[in-house]
Amino acid sequence: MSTATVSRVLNDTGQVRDETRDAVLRAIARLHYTPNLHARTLAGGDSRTIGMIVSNLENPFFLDIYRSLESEAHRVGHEVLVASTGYDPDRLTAAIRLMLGRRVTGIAAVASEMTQGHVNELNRSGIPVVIYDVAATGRNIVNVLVDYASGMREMIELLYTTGHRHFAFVGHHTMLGPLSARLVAFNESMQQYGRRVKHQVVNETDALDGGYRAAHLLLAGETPPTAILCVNDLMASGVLRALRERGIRVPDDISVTGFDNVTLAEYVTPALTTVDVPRLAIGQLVVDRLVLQPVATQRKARDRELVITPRMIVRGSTGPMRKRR
Amino acid sequence: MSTATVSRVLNDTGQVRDETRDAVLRAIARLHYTPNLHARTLAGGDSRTIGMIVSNLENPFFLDIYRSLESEAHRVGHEVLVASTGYDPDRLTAAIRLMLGRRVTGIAAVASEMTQGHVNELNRSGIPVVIYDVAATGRNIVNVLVDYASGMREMIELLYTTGHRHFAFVGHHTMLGPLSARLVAFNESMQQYGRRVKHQVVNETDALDGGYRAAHLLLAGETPPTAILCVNDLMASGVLRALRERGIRVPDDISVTGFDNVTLAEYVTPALTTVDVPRLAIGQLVVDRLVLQPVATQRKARDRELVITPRMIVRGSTGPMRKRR
DNA sequence: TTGAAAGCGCTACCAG
DNA sequence: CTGGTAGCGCTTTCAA
Repeated sequence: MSTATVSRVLNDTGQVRDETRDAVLRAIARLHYTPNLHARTLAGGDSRTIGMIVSNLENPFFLDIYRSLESEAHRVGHEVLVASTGYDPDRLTAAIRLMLGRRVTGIAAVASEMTQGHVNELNRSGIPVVIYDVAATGRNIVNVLVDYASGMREMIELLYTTGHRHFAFVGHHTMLGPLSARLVAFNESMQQYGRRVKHQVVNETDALDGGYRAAHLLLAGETPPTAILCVNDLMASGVLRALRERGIRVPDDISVTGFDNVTLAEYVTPALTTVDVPRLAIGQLVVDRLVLQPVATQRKARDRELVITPRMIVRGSTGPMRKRR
Repeated sequence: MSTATVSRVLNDTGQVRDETRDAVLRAIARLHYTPNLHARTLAGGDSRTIGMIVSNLENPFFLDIYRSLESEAHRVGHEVLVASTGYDPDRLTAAIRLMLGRRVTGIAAVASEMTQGHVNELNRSGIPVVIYDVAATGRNIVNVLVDYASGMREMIELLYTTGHRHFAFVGHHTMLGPLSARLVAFNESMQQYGRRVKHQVVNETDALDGGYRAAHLLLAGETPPTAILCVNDLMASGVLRALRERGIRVPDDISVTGFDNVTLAEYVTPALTTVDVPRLAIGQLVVDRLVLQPVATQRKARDRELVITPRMIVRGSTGPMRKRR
């Protein structure tokens, strides 16, 4: 029996007599044969694998995207390879090289530490790329962006209406500089209210304890805010703990908001007012653009930018201030 | 210039004249050459990759293990490949095949849905395997086990001493049957107190909402427990939310415990009494046994079983019952 | 110190 | 329908 025939039954390509097929299958079972995927990719040229590069899997939002990406990828017969960077640009570079070395079908990048250099490298590679949350240009690159500005505006309006005049934004380190869409959205919203409101910004690690420390920093200031808007639910959850430990009531003394609407947001006390970002849809979008209609097909620049409009969800962590009786 | 020379400079193997090396490096940079890792593995035979198979990355405990595994693997020049199974045995089978097909250096399996069939397949493969939390035997298999019994006993004793007589255990679905070490540990501890205590068991999904539902089930029973021991911190956090929503005070009305001591355990309200399982050490152990001293070296059966003794951490979620005044 | 050449295990194409 | 065979891009002898 020739290797060619075996290949044909394994890949279900070409005609094979039932009898022969059975024989092959039996032999495979008997010998516990496991096809070498490296050889397969090397010969066939297609790894049927999507590479996902992510800053921080600890943030449940990214994990959710991973899971949705994976289930969608499996649906179309692909595997997914993850690499995490811990927000480290060097590790991002390494991750990109690794993915290219593995000859993945496409790359999904969910990493806010992405620089122009990284984008250039992705560009040169020519393979389909979808980048989340970072605007980048390239013939083979599609951007998936969330309209933070609208979500942020909605939450700020809610807070303003309920009497808040002193706001703070809690971000994470990679958002330093005026580059971050989320920070920009916050600042611009604040500008609209002009001198009627005060605002400040604190940056910390993207984790529960980062939020925790950020809150302590804010409380240590001379005039602590009455409303704390956080870049995501994870950090907001950390903020809640800090406030609770200080005996500060939420929302009676201070209101808090998150972003993303991860499961955790419903489980902390009080449940977080947040903005829902549909990660299931994002996973599907990514696979679609990476595998089904690869980016090269996208002729018009407009098709290379997909904007998702999120939806505010009001829960217990926001409300009017109430004096302690 | 021959490919052999290029290979030598890339792998730093054999002697190469500095001048030649430079030329090669320059060419590589200029052409943006990316070595094909599949070809490399196929030719060299070593993927320098550890495969990790995990049931549920949503559980932060497993994520922590992944992260520690990854950082340790990088330290010794290896990559890690993750596959998640969602507790589905078929997906576990697929994950094992995938890893074998990728010719990983070793497999770290953190999947409680592992059956004897899976173990057999791993055994046959002959590659080094470390299995967490499931006792399995094989020439190439090392077990890492946590001494749950001791942790469980300690917590139950704490609760008994503070007056609790009615206990419940919240587990997850894959722990059905008398197979689960954690459940067994609970039951045996209960047996020790004989007829002085009552106990019951509920199984749900391993997630926040699983714990949430489990708590509702317990509360719906005729005689709700006064102490709820959960299989892990994630489910315990879900339990806390359910109790809070029902207006039940923790620990005044009901005490709750977790297991693992993930970060989240400190952030829920009240903070969870739990048992610390050192995942950093586990990651190091795994890499050590998979890469540094591969399992075939372990002559004695004793060396194939590593038991970790965890440590109880008491926080606010446990205490004596207090009447509502 | 370098090059030539034989595979690694597969897929894909061409004959038969 | 099946077999032969030429690569895929690397590593690794073996010679030079």
